[in-house]
Amino acid sequence: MKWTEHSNKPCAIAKSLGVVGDSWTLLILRNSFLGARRFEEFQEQLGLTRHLLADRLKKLVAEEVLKKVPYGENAKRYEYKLTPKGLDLYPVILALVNWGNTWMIPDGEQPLLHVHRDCGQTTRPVMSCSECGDALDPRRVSVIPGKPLQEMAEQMEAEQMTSELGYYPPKSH
Amino acid sequence: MKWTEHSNKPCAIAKSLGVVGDSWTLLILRNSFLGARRFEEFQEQLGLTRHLLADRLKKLVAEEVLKKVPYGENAKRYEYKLTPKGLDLYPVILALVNWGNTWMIPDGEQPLLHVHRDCGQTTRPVMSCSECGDALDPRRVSVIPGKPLQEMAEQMEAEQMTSELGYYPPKSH
DNA sequence: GCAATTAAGTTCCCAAAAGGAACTATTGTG
DNA sequence: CACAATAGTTCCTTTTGGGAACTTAATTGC
Repeated sequence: MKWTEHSNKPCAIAKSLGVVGDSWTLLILRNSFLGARRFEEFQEQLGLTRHLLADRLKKLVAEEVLKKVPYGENAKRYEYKLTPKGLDLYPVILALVNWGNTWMIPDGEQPLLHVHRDCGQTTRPVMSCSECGDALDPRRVSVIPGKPLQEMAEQMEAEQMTSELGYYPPKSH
Repeated sequence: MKWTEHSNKPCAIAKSLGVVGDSWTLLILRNSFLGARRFEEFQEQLGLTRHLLADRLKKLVAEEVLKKVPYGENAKRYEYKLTPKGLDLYPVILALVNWGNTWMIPDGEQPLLHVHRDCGQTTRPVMSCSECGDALDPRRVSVIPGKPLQEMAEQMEAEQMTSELGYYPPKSH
């Protein structure tokens, strides 16, 4: 089975990976968040081949993560800008930065730091609970089936459910 | 240039992607968080080829994201369990789930929901500031060079820095 | 205690995607 | 009007992915 087929299943992660589950795509988005806009700009900064870049940009535009905005006078030239859907990928980028800073780079050697202009502090992005605001520990989070899985479960054997939906009863770590 | 070469640069995202910048790897981790442990279990749940699975598991073990724990009596059989480094990838998974739930799935159709057992509520994971606790809006976060980049900047032209380090002066969106 | 089954990989082979480099087609500039 | 810059395409080779069968060791069933 190809990994792309997973994005047809009712799984939010798999669907996300269908859009951003590729390293070049995430590096393109990183540079978008750092201000890159133009084809040549991405190509020089990332060093990927032009036809891969064209392919990835086309897919990101098709998924409405980036939009092509014309620039110059009567232009056939475009800038690639983040849409609201694209801007909303910021937590994914931050989660990757933070994990890399924590586990892949010796302390104090972090190449980039984040300043939260609302509070003025150097910040580490933390994943927290929308309801109580506390940081989320995986051991304190339960995963439960939502409406569609509950409905499908009524008409389906557990085994069949597992193979077709990719839903598995949770265990502790 | 191959995308893997980016992980040699002083960029936390690039280094993270060197470990988890692959869809199968992230799907393996998703299932780890849902409780999968064994080779056959991953293979059946994900449907990827056995030699790709073996390759990805080996890499994750080498990176200390998973550890092989023997099971059974005098065993040559192992379970793949998340290490602390692996458990700390939970925010990455949550960020992907949340983005997928928000943008790729119609409202109310979310297949899996998260319950925060500390507060008892169904939660949406939010990326927030470690200092003030508010949710992080990309437009309100500045990226500044950390110590190593500052030091290198003193000995380097801006242009050279861009090409060698992948650091670019920030722009607004 | 031996045969069948399960678990965890390997190996082989073909198809698909990535990577390098050169080419094209517009637009803008001196 | 020549020249450079921008945004792609095209062509070709290498690498990786995907399907299926094979291997080896451990467990279970009789």
